[in-house]
Amino acid sequence: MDTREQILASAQRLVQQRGFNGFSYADIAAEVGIRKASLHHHFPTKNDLGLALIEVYSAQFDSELQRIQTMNAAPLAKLSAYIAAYRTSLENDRMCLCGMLASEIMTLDASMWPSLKQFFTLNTEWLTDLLHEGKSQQLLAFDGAAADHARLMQSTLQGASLICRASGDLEGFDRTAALCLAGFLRKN
Amino acid sequence: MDTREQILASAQRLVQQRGFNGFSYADIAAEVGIRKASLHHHFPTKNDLGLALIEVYSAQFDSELQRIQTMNAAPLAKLSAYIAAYRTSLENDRMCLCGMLASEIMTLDASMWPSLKQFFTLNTEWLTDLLHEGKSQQLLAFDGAAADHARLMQSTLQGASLICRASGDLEGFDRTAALCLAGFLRKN
DNA sequence: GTCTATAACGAGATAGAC
DNA sequence: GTCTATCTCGTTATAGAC
Repeated sequence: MDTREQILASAQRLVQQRGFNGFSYADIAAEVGIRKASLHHHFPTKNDLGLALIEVYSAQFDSELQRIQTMNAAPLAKLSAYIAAYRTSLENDRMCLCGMLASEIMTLDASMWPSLKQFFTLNTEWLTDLLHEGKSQQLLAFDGAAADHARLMQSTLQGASLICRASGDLEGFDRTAALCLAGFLRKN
Repeated sequence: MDTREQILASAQRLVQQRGFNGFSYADIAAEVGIRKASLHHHFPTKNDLGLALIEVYSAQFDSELQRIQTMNAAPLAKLSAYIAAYRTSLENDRMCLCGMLASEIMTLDASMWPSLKQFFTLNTEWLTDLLHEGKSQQLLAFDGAAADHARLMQSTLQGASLICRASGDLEGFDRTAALCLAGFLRKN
């Protein structure tokens, strides 16, 4: 892992744990083992770093969505895998990088807004496709538009992450996610 | 409104819009019309201010919950009123103060943690009681524990707020909230 | 690409006059 | 309770040597 990647990995963790306004170049420098000034060679301004973080994180997320999409599994299992991605972050005291940035959006440079918005759009679209597929196969059941349920799922996971951080109740997250999933089971 | 209340009102807005790490005493001083140093007479440290903000906000929220609870309305209408409280914040480019602080929790002094956690506990309990009441009157329908549905509702609203900020899509919030509400209607 | 050194600014906080 | 003045520290960022 070269220096640039080390910087990005360190900064990503810091944003996910503390927020964009909750860390400084000094934190990254200490962790990576170089001087503050050297960071500016890779990312001239903190805003440049922020833009790169969104890009990298979105790519990681896309890759994970791709992996889940191509799993040989039922739609419900794919939804579980999607939920697991959020849970893994929480286990490491992190939350979704874009969820964190969304809370701080009014302090961020406008140049970050489009890619941030795009992250949520892509997530919703991926979920929408999955739900649509599950419904057409009669393996998932829901009333109304798939896109609305996709947004509901995403909102629930982001909010449950937020509340898990404050309450320290990871089991509460699990119960919320499970109930959200259960809504897609056919009632007999 | 005396000076202390003006300071609290200004700081509350700043936290709801920008986060605890996204504003400074200088911002409040400019808005209230006094000097930075004078703020320290009312709140010696920023942490003291943070503690007071959680207390005040929780009291405001409790008062709103009380108001809704004593409304002459069906449980579903009370849930709508609960949702409306979140929506009103969003209309003013704010999100729940405690939701915002929850995202920043790893940067906050531990003295803030208990009252922050308490806010979410109280919300969940209030919702749990309402759902339980609605179910016993057969005006709300759901499977499983009321407490789990209460947490789901709260998570959804917090997360939908987060996503609304990033996407700028208030209608998306409405659709998500409406779908969440619809889950409590009896299927025939 | 990394370093030392430093600039330029803003943060939270304190002392003491009024 | 509010002010001026100041402190100390941390922040992002730059200049220029190696």
